[in-house]
This record gives sequence, structure tokens and C-alpha cells, in this order.
Amino acid sequence: MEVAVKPGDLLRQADPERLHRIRHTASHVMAMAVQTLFKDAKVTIGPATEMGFYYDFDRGEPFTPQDLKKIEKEMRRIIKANLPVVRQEFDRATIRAEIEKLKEPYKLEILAAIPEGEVITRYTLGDPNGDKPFWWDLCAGPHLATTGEIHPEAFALESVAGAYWRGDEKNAMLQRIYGTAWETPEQLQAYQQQIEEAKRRDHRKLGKELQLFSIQEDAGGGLVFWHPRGGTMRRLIEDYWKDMHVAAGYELVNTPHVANLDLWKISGHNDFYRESMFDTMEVEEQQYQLKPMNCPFHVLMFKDGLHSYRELPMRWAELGTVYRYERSGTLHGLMRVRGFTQDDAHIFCTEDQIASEIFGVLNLAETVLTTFGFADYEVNLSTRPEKYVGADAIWDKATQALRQALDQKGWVYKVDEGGGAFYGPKIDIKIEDAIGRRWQCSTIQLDFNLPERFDLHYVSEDGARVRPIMIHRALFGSIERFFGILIENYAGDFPLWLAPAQVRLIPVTDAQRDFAEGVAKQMKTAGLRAEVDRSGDRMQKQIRKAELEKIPVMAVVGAKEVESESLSLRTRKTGDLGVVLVTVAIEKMQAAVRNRDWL
RNA sequence: GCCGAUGUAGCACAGUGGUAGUGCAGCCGAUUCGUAAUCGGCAGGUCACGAGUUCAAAUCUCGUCAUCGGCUCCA
Repeated sequence: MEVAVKPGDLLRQADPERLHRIRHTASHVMAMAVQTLFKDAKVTIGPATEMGFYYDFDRGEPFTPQDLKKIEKEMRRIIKANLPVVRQEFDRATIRAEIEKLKEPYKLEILAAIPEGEVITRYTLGDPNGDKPFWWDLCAGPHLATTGEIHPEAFALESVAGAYWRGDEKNAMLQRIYGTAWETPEQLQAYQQQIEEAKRRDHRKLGKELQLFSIQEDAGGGLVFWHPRGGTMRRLIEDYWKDMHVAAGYELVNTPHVANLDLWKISGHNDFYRESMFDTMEVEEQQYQLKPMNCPFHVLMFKDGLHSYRELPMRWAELGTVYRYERSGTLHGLMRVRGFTQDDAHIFCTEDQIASEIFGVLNLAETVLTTFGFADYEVNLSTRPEKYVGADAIWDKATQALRQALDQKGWVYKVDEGGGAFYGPKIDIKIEDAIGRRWQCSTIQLDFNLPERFDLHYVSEDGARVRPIMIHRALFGSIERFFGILIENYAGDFPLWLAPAQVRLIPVTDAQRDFAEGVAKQMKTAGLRAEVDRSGDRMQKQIRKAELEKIPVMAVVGAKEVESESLSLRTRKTGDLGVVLVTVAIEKMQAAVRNRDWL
């Protein structure tokens, strides 16, 4: 189901610079409106965002949806009054006195945070000397020239939410009001359409409707149940993943879900990752830990035996299920859960092998992601942070190797200087879905820490014991999350090879039931997932049900079809395909599955 | 975890102090039908859970759990 007008196209026409001014000014207009209506509200900050703006207020009571309507109305009044927006420069002492007059404690904090020597500016709405309304905020700008430049029908207040002052949960909880603003009402509409589209694709909604998975209160939050249809899809995804990895020179391994806490002490996780771990459990007076990561297990396996340089690189892959404590408020469908399966792999190699191994991972990532319809990536390389372990020389060499691999791949990438983990540099890949949202899935991370902590080594050509390089990588990130992204990307309309039920056989009357069952059996033998509608409903109803279940192919069987050993095919993608022989229908579907295409 | 909202049948929702309702789905019966809903009947809920207020609680209060929108964090 394609959207008639692609909202994204309309939104891309917008001028980013002007949008920024509109939103920033809208946030000031909102703050003015709030302080007009609610005298006790203290202002804090109110920036423009990617899709709109927000402003945080300190106020005893939270705002209600009714308040938002009032605020919107007041904003329209301010816009219609067409107040001038004036930038004024101030010296620190004068502006401090002005802020003190207004009794705005947060603004004083903001002022104190402005470095010496920087120009201090305020923006006023309205004329300070006239009798028109007047309001101002300490702000770097930029803004529109007048409030009237905001189109009164191209903005909307969206929601209220709590937010911490300066994003720190130790600070006071402020009341944030989110809004959106655009150049034209058409753009606003397109934006709202896009939100509707995202809602339509919501994996939580589709997951329930299509009976793919559930998360059950009785079991606890963040724990996923894969129902038969979702389970079928997971099997397909995992089988594909395994085949690709074996083909790419990986070996598949399996490791336990719990281990002695001592292991996590050696790995360091018990210190720096404790707050994300489930509590320990006691077994025969020993402490055991549910695993939050797979890496220490693979390290232990590497340690179990002496390795020659001739064995390297060793590539060990595992669909490893890990458990992490996530705070209840952060759980979100499949995207953020407490138990999930990483498509993990660890590569142990020599320093000289880094570049070629990374290149191999990039190629594999591209192959795998493209298969699921993701061909556009945003790639980031993160380099050495302030605090780190490992020698400078190896950091430099490794970072250089990552660059070399990316250049060889020919991918455009951004460098996040100092954004790497303390134990090594990394490459992150974000994929873009069908409606332009970006998701971080793949990550490739060098680790100079674990080999050191576990004292890993291999025997080199000259008989010396050498520390191997450890590369940690995941392509999907987590199967659960990737599945959620897949559902939203395809809006539940999966390509034939992934669809949990590929073809629904629809007998026109009960007289065709046996024939349909026979065809279904034939299809199953041919490796297709076929089902017969045994409800006895009218054909129209059967078609409707299959459409709502988003089954890609419907095969209607009436008296004529039985007579000619054929099927009347109808697909979700292209509609009526006409009558074809059963054998031909099977071949067509098999071909579509092979090509990972729709029918 | 924090701020706010929500939790009624498998699903979508109505019900604001007086014994719990509608549609779809399910089951039974009739219908045997040609590309998105045939008709009739039946059954299904200690109103998330626990406490309290009240003669009386889905409805009011408190607590717990879960979900939703954010904050923070992240696969």
C-alpha cells in the first residue's frame, strides 16, 4: 500500500535555515504565551529540533492537553499581533540585572554558563517602549524578523512530557512542551501524515495483528514471545544469517546463558557494566551471572588451547541471547527489551589482518542488509576517546586500518573524533527504512581490553607469544530489534521469501476443499508455506481475511480450476494474475522466493 | 528509575457511585456462493492486581504491575 502523496518529498522542499528560524521563534512565541497564561511558569531553554521545537518550563503543575489548546490560541494571537523580533547585545552585568528583575533563576544559570568573551544577546518579542505586549529571552538566535512570519496554520503543539533540567536526572524535573512548525500548512499536513504513516507501521500494533510476537505482563516487561508466525520468520532470518556467515568463513559456536561471576570480574563487566546487568544468583555458594554479553565466552574458548598464527583469523559467530537490566520506563516493543539475541561474532586476528577483516565485515554487512531491503547507510567511524586502554601505536594502526577498509569499500563516512569506546575504535552503520527513518544496527568494534584482561595470545612465526586483535561485530545488532525494524520497513507486507504464510488457498465452495488440500500438500512439498481456508466462508470473505492478514498470494479454487488442475492467482502486490496451472503457480512462487522478490 | 497519561471479553471500543454493553473474532446451525465482510443463534469479563472509603466501587483514594508519550540510556 503506497501513500498517494509522498510526505517526505514535500518536507524535503523546505528550506532548513528558514525552518530553523521559524521553529526557534515559535518556541519563543510559545514561551511568551505560556508566561502570559501561567504567571508561575519559569523559563529555561527552548531550542528548535529536527522536526519542530520545544520549551522547558519550571512549574509546580504539569500542563494538561486543555492547557495546550489555550497556549496554541494565545500563540495565534501573538502571531497575528505581528510583534517585531529584535536582537540586542548586552554586557554581562546589565543583562544579569535584567534577569534578576524577572526572577528567572534558570536564565541566570544559563548566563553563568556563557563563556567570557562571547557576545551576550537577547531577543525581544514586541516593543519595549510601546504599549504592545513585550517579552524577551536570553538567546543566541537566529530568529525571524517578526512573529507574523510564522504561518498561524503551519504550527501545532504536540505533547507535554517531563524532562530534567540539563538532561540530568539529579536535577529538577521540568515540564516540556513539544511543538512542530513549518513554512506552510501543506508542509505541516505532510508532517502529520508521516506521523500517521509511522503509526500505521508500528511494529507493536502489526506484531499483534499479524500474530508475530507478544510481550506479556504475566512474564514481565521487555521479554519477548515469538509466536509461530514470528518464529517462522525468525527461523528464516537466522537460517539466512547462518548460511551467509558460513559462506564468509565464519564458524558457528554456542555458549551458555549464565556463568560464574568471577568471569565477569575478570572481563571487567562487573565493574563498568554492573548497572545494566541482572542481579546475580547463587548456586552452591557460588555467584552466577546471567550474561549481558557474549564476548567473554568467546574469549574463554579462544583461551582453551594454544593457537598458531597459522590459524588466524578465527571468526566465531553466535546468535547469542543476552539479558540486560533496562529501566522499566525505557522498554519499547521489540526495540528496547530486557532479553535479546545478538547476531554476534568475534574475530581474532593479527594486527596486519585488521584492514582486510574489517573490509570483509563491511562486505558481509552490505550483502546481508541489502537482502532485507536496506541499501542506504550512514556510516560513522569513532576514534580514540580521552580515557582509553592500549598503546597509542596500536590505536593509530587500528584506526588507520578501519579507514583503509572504509576507503576500499568506497563508502562515505563521518568521523566522530574521540567517540570510540575506551577499549577500541569502532564503525557504526545506520540503515534507512522505507519512510526515511534511520536505525543503528551494525557495529564493528575493535577491542584492546579483553585480550589483555584474559591474557590471550597466539604463537607467532618466530615462536613468540603475541597478543591477538579482537574484533567484535554484529550486523543486525539484535534479532528482536531488527525484526521490529523489518516489520515497520515493510509495514507488515513481507516479501514472499519472508512471509510467514506465503499462499492461502481459497475454495469457492466446500466441493473444492479436497482439491485445495491436495494442492497445499503439493506446495508444501515444493517448500512453500501454504494454508487452506477451512472456514466455509464465502469467497469474498476469505479474500478479505487473507488481505487483512497480509498474505502475499491468494489462490482461488472453483469448479473450473479443479477441472483444469489450475489456480486463480491474486496477489497483494499486483492483484488478479489470472488462472494458471498448479505446476506453473508453484514454479512462479519458487522463483520469487529464490529472487527474494514479490510475486 | 523520574514526569504525565492509560489499563473493561481474543481484538477495537462504550459505560463517572446502584447487579457490565456494542462490533469484529470464536462456537453451533442454515446458506455452497467467483476476487475485500451471507443470515440466525450460542457462549465469553472476580472491569490489570492488592488494599481502603461507602449501605453499595469498573467508576472515589492509596499501593503494585504493565503499557503509552517523553527524560536518561542504548542492541
